[in-house]
Amino acid sequence: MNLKQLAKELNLSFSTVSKALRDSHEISTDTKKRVLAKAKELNYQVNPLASSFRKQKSLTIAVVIPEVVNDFFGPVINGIESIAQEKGYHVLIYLTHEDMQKEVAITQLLQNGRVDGIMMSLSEQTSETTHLEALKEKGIPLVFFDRTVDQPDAPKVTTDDYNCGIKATEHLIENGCKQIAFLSISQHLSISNKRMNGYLEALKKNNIKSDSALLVSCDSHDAKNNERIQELLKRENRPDGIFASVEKLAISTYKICEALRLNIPNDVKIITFSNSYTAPFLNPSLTTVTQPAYEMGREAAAVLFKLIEKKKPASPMENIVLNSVLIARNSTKSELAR
Amino acid sequence: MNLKQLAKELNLSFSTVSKALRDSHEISTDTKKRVLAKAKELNYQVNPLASSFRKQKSLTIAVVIPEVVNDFFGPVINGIESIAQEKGYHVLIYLTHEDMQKEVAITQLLQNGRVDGIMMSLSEQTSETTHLEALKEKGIPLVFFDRTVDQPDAPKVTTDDYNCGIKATEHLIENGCKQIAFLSISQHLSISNKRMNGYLEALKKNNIKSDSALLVSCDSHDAKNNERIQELLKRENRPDGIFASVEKLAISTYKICEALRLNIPNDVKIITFSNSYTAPFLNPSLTTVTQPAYEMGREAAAVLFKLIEKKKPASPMENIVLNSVLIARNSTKSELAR
DNA sequence: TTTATTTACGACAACGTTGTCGTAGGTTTT
DNA sequence: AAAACCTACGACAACGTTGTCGTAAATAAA
Repeated sequence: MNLKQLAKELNLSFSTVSKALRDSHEISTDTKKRVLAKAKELNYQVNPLASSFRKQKSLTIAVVIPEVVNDFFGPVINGIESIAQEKGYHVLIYLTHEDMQKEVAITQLLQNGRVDGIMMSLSEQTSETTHLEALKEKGIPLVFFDRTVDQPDAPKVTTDDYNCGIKATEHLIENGCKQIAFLSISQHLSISNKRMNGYLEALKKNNIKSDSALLVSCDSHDAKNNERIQELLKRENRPDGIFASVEKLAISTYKICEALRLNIPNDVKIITFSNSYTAPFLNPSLTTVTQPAYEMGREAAAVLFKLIEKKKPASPMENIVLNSVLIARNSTKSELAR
Repeated sequence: MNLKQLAKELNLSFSTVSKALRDSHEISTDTKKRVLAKAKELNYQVNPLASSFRKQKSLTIAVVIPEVVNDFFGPVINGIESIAQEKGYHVLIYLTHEDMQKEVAITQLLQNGRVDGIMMSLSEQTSETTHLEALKEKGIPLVFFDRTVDQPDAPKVTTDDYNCGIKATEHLIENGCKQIAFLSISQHLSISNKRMNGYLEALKKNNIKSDSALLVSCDSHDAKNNERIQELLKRENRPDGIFASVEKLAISTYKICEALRLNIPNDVKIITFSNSYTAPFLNPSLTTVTQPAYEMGREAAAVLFKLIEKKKPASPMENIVLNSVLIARNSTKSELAR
């Protein structure tokens, strides 16, 4: 069932039918009603492939993220999807698996009108940005969220990672930690660096000498990370506080503490960025900095649709910063009886 | 940059160029090389919208699921995406939010060639299946996974829910439970019913009278669920074992036990279906039946692509059943000192 | 009444690609 | 040497829709 057949049924030209369906002012209300009724009767729906092709608009956006097995990106997708559904858009998901090569390959795929806009959160490995610049040059609406990058000047939606880095570190200090380690997740990643800078700033403010031996560089290699954390906790003068930049590192630390028979929080206190809803039920319950993931998805999608619809030349690049919240739980408690 | 322009640069007709790019046998190897080289030089890529339209193939599949904020659907998507990426396909995500009306609306959207195939896991509410039959009739390749339904005879990928229902219940019995409650998540949902039937069968096998008062019907209404569970645990003869059909009900139960000062596992033991990687770190660690979510995604995607590629008339409807595994932890331990 | 304007519709050309068909020139077969 | 057959390419018509333009008939302005 296509336009031509529908037009034949109605004894109208197919261009008239097309216009009637799109509520053109050129068509009388009577005819519109007739067409609409017949279209419903025969269950006519426009061929989206033909329509997209003709208009060179796919009504589709792409979401490029490192992982979906994650309590953060889940709600983000949720937020994005809710806005997209309102707007009548479709959502493509691409996973980079923290692999920059995949990220490059994906951006390559998205350069030819398959999508009307792209939302990205970068992989841990992403050090170069030429593939992102390429997207920018092609004029494809692009929004970064959470894991951003400076170079392609595109709108960004992030959380107050630097301030939360300070808050998290000071929370450990307030609870008696003297030697605080920071577990970073990437050299390149904005969030990791901002959180670390907050950590360093908090140390300075509180007159604590920062010690590079307490900066543990982790990455997407879980086994390697475990070794690094284990090495850290086996040291003679092991840290009494750990600030994990992402949740998986905190969970690894839990595992290792269990193995090493270290008590949390008495031997070592732990705080992490996390969106896990099970954090309150962990043993011990985990102190977290929790990001407004769902809202982030919604905000980022809203910004993207502004770009898509208004075709704004992206002059005053929006840079939305949402606030995360620190939720203190037992993993950082100072006076917990053993 | 399109075919015509590329052809002009090469002094060839655009149909020759098109054929050369698709490695047609009609074109000499010399010409192919020239064309390929020039295409790379000028960074030509086929317009996917035009190509899809012409071939009436979108190279896209849809994944329709209830939620993504969930430790199960995350890895499933991961598995699906890994296969799709191999095949050069794109993955659209649609969330029903456990709402049948949304599910119907989404299936409506997918009837017109926007996607080459669909993978679905039904919403809790889905009682009717006319919208699914419609997809079947349109001849769109369709695969159900996890939350399936009998009526549209389509391939299904599930786990051994019935057997695991038995195993989980017997695990509680073995650990001393006499009064076991079952928290179902939907009247309609295959997984909920299969798990419940396993539960009932296990009771029968062990000569325990089943009691409808111990069958708690939950749904997507979290607050209501909490009331129901609270009511259950406040009873005079409250159950000493709880079998939650999905993880979120187990977490609710944890919360309520905390509020009611009930000790898990001494006062009440808990087992649940769950894919949360934090289960071992909960307080107490949570005994789970864990589904092979990633493999399920891969299997389901593989079946879908068989349908798409072979255009098999779906005669011997595949019905793949994967095995889940019961991991005993402290939430069901019988001899845990208080 | 004549001329300008609006209303409501139809004809038609794109959009970029793919696949069918036609064919000139060369190669093999009889 | 004529007939049959490849080889390698070009011409062209789709695919279904959208938007521009043209134009009768109806209405309004002169």
